[in-house]
This record gives sequence, structure tokens and C-alpha cells, in this order.
Amino acid sequence: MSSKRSVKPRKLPQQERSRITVEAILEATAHILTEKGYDKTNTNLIAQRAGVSIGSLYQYFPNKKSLIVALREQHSQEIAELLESKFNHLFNSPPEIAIPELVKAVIAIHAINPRLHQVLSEEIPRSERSQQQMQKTDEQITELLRAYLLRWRDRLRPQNIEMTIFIINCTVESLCHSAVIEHPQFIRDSKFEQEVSNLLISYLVR
Amino acid sequence: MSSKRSVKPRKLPQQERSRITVEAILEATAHILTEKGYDKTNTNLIAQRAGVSIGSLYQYFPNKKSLIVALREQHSQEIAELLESKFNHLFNSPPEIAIPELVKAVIAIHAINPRLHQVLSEEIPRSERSQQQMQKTDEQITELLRAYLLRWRDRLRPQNIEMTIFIINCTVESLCHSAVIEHPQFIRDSKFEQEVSNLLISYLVR
DNA sequence: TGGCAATACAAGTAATTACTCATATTATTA
DNA sequence: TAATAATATGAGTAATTACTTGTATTGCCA
Repeated sequence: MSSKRSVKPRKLPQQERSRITVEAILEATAHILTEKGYDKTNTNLIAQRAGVSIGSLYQYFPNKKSLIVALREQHSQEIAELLESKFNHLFNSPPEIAIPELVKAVIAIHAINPRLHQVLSEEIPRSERSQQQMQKTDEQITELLRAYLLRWRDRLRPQNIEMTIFIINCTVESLCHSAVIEHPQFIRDSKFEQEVSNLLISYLVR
Repeated sequence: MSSKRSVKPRKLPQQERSRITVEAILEATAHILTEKGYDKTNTNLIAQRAGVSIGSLYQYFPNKKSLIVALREQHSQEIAELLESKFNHLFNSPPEIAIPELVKAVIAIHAINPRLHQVLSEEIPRSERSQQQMQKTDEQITELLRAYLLRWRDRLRPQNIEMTIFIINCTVESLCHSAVIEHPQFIRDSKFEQEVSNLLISYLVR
């Protein structure tokens, strides 16, 4: 069962040179994924690009899946941290103020490396994803949203908080993701973030 | 270049028995994809499930990609037709009436075979997708939406029609898709479709 | 009924690729 | 400085799988 195969590093780097090796491997993974897309990416190519032998790669990553998982982890952690700091800043700001700021932040995140973001979220087969880890980050963001919505509950129209969380989360994510990839011209001015903010605010606020 | 490889059937079935073969192959493709997911699907398995030799399969489908493309084509055609008939019925109904009907229809479509829908839209590598064909169906739906929005233009708040089309399309698709897969309990009553309709109506209508 | 075209068959091939292992090199420590 | 641990190497292996090809069977038509 591939789902049983561990994804944890086989060996933790202890000396400086191996930490450099691991870094190079992850950088190469991101680079090859971005350049070639998932299905033209293979471990030999990654090792080559990293300037490292294939054997070294398998010393630190037990299988191909673990490379992807490590990269995703890095990536989602960055996103979660940025959103956390935004929510902390905006916790006491009403939706009319907070929503546009959050939408702006999400668009900015997606615009950093759209192609890598696309590959990680669209092209990686489900079987290559570590369910627990993904859900952890997702739950973290859900929790931030939940706290914020409860804080402003009496200003909000929808009453089913869990459903509202899902709707907001899903809508913002998919709109920002697709816009960056399919309509980059939308992103150039602030019109798009205003529209998305309008969509959410007019739904949320009484 | 895999993108150059034709995807058109190598041979068109002429007798009844071969038409049955082709049907069985497509049914088997859908079945295996649904059961095993994309990356555990292979052509030998499809042929076996279809009760047909691997040679017969390659007589009608020049490569694996063409199987997926044929299946997607069938699938998107069904969706486009259903939406077209809905839009025709509702062309002269105001958004407050039309939107809930359309949302309901989209949810219903996604609920028919959620797993197949998920595999086709999430798991199939981008390289296995025929770009032209996908965009044709997508453009067809865009066109229906455009005509409707123009018809009711003076009742609408957003002025940038192209951006509005994108926002509506993307929002409805992703909400219905994700809800069916991640929150089937939302679908059981009509609360979810009401909420999604509210989201859109409060944004669209002055 | 015989000949031809359409269809069906499945063993086999060739290419890809994740991953191993025996060995060599470099750093650390006692 | 010698011994040991950590790290690096890359040729080779084994498994998978898309696809070919030569042959057999079935249906159609004159």
C-alpha cells in the first residue's frame, strides 16, 4: 500500500554539507516541477539539477512522494503564517475593512510563483499527497476564519458558521488561484480584489 | 511532443459489434477511473474490464490520452447541454429567480457521479487534456452566461461583464464541486444552494 | 460459397523510472 | 593520527506499462 509507505526523512542531516544537499534537492524539486510540470519530473532529473547523485537523494528522502510532501509542507507553512499574522492584525477590524485586506494578501501569495502553486495544487496526484499534513494547514486557516467570524457574529447575516467558513474559504481560494493563472490581466490593477471583496462583504454583512 | 500526438480515433467503428466494443471500452475507462483513480488506471486493465483484448482497444483509440479525451468530451457535452436548456428556460427570469435554479442544476450535475467528476477535473494530468476541446465547452458556458448577464444588465451592480462572468462561473463551479466531495452533508437539504444563491444575488443585484 | 474487409486476439517489446547497493570520500572524535 | 561515523557516488536492477505486430476469426457481398 503506497499510503503505508513512510514519508519521513530516512536520515536527518547532521553536518553542514548535508544540510546544503537537502536544501539543493528541495530547490531542484521546485525548479523542475515549475519548469516541466509534474509528469515530466523524475528523481534522476532532480538529483542532476541539484548537482547531487541519485544515491544522495534517496539517503534523505525515502521516496519520490516524500519530496513533494516536504515541498508542500514548506509552502503551506509560509501561507499559513502569513494569514495568521494578517488575521491577528485585523481581528478587531470589521469585515468591510478586514476582507479587502485578506483578499489582497491571498492574491499576493498566489502571485509569487503562480506556476509552482498551480503544479502543487492541480497536478500532483492525490495519492502523492499526505492527507494529515494538508488537512492540518487547512484546519489552521479554518480556525482563524472561525474565530474572526464568531468575533463579528452579530454583524453577519449568515447564521450557519461552518457553512459560511466553507463558502468564504473555497470562494476566495478558487477565485484568486484561477485569476492569477487564467486572467493575469485582472490582477494588474486593484479592480479584481475590490470585486471579490464586494462579493464577500455583500453576502456577509447585514 | 506528446501534444502533437493525435487523439482522434484511429478507426471508426462500422459494424454493430465494434460499436459495442467502443462503448464497452469507454464504460470500462469510466469505471476504472472511478474505482482506482487516475494513477492506478492503465490500458491493459481497461481492456480487461471491457472484456476486450488490448489490441482491440488500440484499434479504436490511438493512445491512452485519447481515451480520457473521449470520456471528457462525452461528460462535458452532457453538462453543456443541460446548462443550455436551463438558460433557455430562464433567459427572461430575473436573477432572483434564475440564479437559484442554475445553482440547483449545477449541484445536481456534480452529485450524479462525484467521484468520476473529481477524477476527471482534479486527477488527470494537464498533459492528458485536450486544450481546444476543454476550452470549447468552457467558452460555450461563458457565452450563455454573457448573454444572460447582458439581458439583465440594467438590474446588475457590477459593470465589468467579463470579470463578472469569471467570478460567477468560478465561484459556482468550485463551491458546488468542493461541497459535493468534501461536505456531502451540506447537499442533503436545500440550505446550501440557498446560501450560494444569496452570495451571488446579493453581489449581482443592485 | 468463396473472397475480402472488418474486427478481435494476446504474446511480446521497448522505454521509462523509482529505487538499491557496494564502494569511495570526507569529516569528526578520541 | 587512527578509527569511526557521516556523507557521496552512480552503475545497475526490477517493475511497470503504453503500445506493436502477426495471426486468427467473424461478417458482408458478389
